[in-house]
Amino acid sequence: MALSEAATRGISPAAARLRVAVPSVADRVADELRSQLAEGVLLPGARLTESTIAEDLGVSRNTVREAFAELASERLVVRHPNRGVFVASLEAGDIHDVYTVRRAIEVSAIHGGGSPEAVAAVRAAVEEGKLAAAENDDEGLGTANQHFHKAIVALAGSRRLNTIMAQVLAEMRLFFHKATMDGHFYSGYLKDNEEICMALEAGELDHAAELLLAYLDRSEEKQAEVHGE
Amino acid sequence: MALSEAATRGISPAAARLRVAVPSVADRVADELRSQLAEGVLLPGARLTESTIAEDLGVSRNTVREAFAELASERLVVRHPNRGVFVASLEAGDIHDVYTVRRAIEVSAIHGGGSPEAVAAVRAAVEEGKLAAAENDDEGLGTANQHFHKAIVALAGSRRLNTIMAQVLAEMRLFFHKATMDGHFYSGYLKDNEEICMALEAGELDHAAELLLAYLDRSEEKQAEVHGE
DNA sequence: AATTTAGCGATTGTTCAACGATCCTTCGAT
DNA sequence: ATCGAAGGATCGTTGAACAATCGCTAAATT
Repeated sequence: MALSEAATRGISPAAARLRVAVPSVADRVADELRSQLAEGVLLPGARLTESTIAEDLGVSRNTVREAFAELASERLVVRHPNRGVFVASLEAGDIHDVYTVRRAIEVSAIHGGGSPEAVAAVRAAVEEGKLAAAENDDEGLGTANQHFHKAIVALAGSRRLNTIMAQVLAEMRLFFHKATMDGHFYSGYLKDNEEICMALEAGELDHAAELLLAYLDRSEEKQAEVHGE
Repeated sequence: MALSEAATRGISPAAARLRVAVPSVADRVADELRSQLAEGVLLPGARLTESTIAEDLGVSRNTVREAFAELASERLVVRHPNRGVFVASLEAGDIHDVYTVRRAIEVSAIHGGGSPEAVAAVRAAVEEGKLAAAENDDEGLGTANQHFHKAIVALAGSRRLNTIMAQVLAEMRLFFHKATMDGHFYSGYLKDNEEICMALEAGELDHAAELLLAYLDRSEEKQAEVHGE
């Protein structure tokens, strides 16, 4: 309907597609902040002052506020009423919490099997990881691992599960930034991913789920070791 | 620290506890809209004009905007850039999507077992449903059913899973408002809930998970029947 | 000297008014 | 009748303003 309207009005289909992609200023501010969070420029606990960011990015304070609301809904940032917003910092309990979510949605997704294309995406993430390992690219290893788990969830073909997973991964990226820098941290996961992927490709879903579950448990333990008390 | 300050200043501890609970104006606006959505005052597809709501609730347009952002992040409302926000309406595919999420987190949660108190909460929801049925309270039956599934997820003891479930339930409450009115719609679920609860109490987690999964599949089918094409 | 009080500065929460941009509709021209 | 151009309405964003609240520091009290 919308497309035909655009067509009859002389607006090219490309423009119509572009139209939906035009991000609002608030969205762009949120994106910028998200980037800075992912890159570790803004560390957990850091304070984000509205006026400062407004000036830095050349936007209104009100717009920054909207961006904050967006980030807060993603748990990347925490609002302390009348005190300001701070970069979120996970506590010991949160680690278990995050992994509980991951166990729920990743295991469920892998049980569903998924389309051949979705399985291929998992395979692609595995190969991406191997390549990064061959080049000693620690950063690349980390993102490849995230792509792997994102692809696992994508097996379910659920928009909602995908966005939930994206948020969880963003949270982890923020919090485990330090750990990501550790070279040997992800290297051990390569074999796990390969095994899980093979089981998945072979249609041995229960086995794949088992492996994945075991991986998640081990990963949680490892993270708790690094950050816990 | 804050408490001692408040105490020494003559502010009652109750007030101090109240302070942390003081919701911002934007939050109250969001709450009000959430209520209207749950009650069916605002039906799916309806348009929400910023200025109108601002006037009606006696707040600034900007504040309404913040409330919209909150509701949009919960998928209760959809933003069409430069056109306004509309009450969300689930399409055929969304029904399956929502149930995919529910299968993932509910089944996972029940597999974990949960603390005795959490199990007791599940039992309480079952009894609440029986009571509502005895009184022919359709509305009560619906909320009891939601309490039941909320309690199931709460077994996992995960804050994040709880909020995810709360959002999913809010979505369903919004969309299935019509269906809720159907008297016989939930009545059939009473026995299911009872069985699931008994299996859970007996520690037969796998069995409980099976029953729950079957229930969800049947429920999805039923909903698709009513709303689908 | 220690603790409470009071005051100060800074930042947030909220409102208001304004403007351009964009959409939908209606009207007019071809 | 179709197409394109004004009109009106609403959104997106800005800027400024003000009260409320917080953290801190200095003064006052015991």
